[in-house]
Amino acid sequence: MSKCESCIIKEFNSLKSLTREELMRVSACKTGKIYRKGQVIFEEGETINGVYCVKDGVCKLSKLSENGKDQVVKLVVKGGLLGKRSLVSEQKTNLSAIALNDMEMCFIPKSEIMNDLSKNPKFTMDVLREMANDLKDSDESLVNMAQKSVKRRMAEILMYIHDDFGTDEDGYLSIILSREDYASIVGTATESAIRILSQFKKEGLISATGKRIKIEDYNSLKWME
Amino acid sequence: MSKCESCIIKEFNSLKSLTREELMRVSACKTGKIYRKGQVIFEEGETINGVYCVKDGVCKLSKLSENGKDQVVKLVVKGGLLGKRSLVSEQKTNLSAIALNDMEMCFIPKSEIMNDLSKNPKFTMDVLREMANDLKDSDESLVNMAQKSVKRRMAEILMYIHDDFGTDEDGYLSIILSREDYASIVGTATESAIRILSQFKKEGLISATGKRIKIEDYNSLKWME
DNA sequence: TTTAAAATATGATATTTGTCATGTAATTAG
DNA sequence: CTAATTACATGACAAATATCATATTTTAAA
Repeated sequence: MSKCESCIIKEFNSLKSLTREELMRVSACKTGKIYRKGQVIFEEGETINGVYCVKDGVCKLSKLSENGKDQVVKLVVKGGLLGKRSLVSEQKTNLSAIALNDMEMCFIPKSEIMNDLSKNPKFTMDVLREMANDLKDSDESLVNMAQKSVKRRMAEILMYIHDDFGTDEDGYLSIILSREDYASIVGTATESAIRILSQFKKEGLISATGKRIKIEDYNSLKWME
Repeated sequence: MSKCESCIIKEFNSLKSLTREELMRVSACKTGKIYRKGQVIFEEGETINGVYCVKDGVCKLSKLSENGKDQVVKLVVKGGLLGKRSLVSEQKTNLSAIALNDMEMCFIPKSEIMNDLSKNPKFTMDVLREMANDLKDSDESLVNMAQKSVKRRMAEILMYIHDDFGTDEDGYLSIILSREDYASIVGTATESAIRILSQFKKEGLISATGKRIKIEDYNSLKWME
């Protein structure tokens, strides 16, 4: 397994604020893991004693609602860290993480990080900053969820995936999700999600072959009432 | 103005992790402020260079949605800190804070706190912990908003206020909100909020005299489908 | 490859929620 | 104290969304 200090992933997350020495120590104790599509990385209620660093692939962070439906709270891609909250809290995790495609990850035990968290202010500030940002995003999502229609939310998630995670060479969204996944991101019934995507297709806003979706008319999506 | 070190408020927030010396320095530079009911403490888009410490009263943190409606994201009472995010980010605040009744607050400039944030790991960890907790709460709210009916959400906010902020000697919720506030917490139209509260009243789940609301049948609220 | 299972699609219908209209009660300004 | 404004209430209706039923297509397992 490659060393953390040479891993480009660290450019994307808080680990970039660790010194060379710290990174080497972290590297020595990290565990590489492969997850297959659909596999559970951790589940709501588990105690996760460390952080997962995503080297490749995408996963969803979701939470089971009392009505039995999953709600996706966040998508995490290369460079993201899972389980930050476990660093500062003894509580069990409130979210489940499930791989959306094949993933490569590193697991870094909490004990290793804690040392740096108490001694390297730059690193701590960075973790703090990331968490503050997550919080801002979460507030934003809350407002969207509360105030916008399902159609609008669907349009926005499509644009979000397009903008933040990019497209493949043919212009298709590089993150592939099932209609059920879309439903549980947008917070609606699967049938409704299907219906809305069909409608977008009819209106020429998107095109789709199976699960692969391409945005054809970004502006109309953006300005749709 | 009293000194921070003798202020009981510090027991409730991150400031408790500051040393006696640090608290004295903070105390020396803080500014006491009084806000009247309805007054704006800060507004979305402003740069707030510090944190507000709530000594008395209640305020709402809200965000304006694109549809022109406000969405309340959090209620903050005695012991809460506003503007934590400003400590770690240069960005403008994403939320507005408005007093729900007369409030007493202390403002502590960012410059003072920053010193402690970089030198006192215990304090930093505490801020981190608080932010992690906010994040957890926010995720929770997101799921509720996405998956539960307006009626259910209303029942839950009533129970939340009851459990977390308490009642007065007559059993009425100690936080007094307008129906419009309830609507913008629950994320619905004002008329819908009014209608649901009326319905709860008819069903004997709550009683209300004007804005004062008392929970009469907690269990039915809790188990309501 | 064949077949069973899962995902997608769509109609019909019920339920929830929003909007507009209008009236009454409660607050607040003068 | 009174007038005027704002908050609350409720009906009627429209729009959005969920649910149930049932094909059809796609995917995965044997």
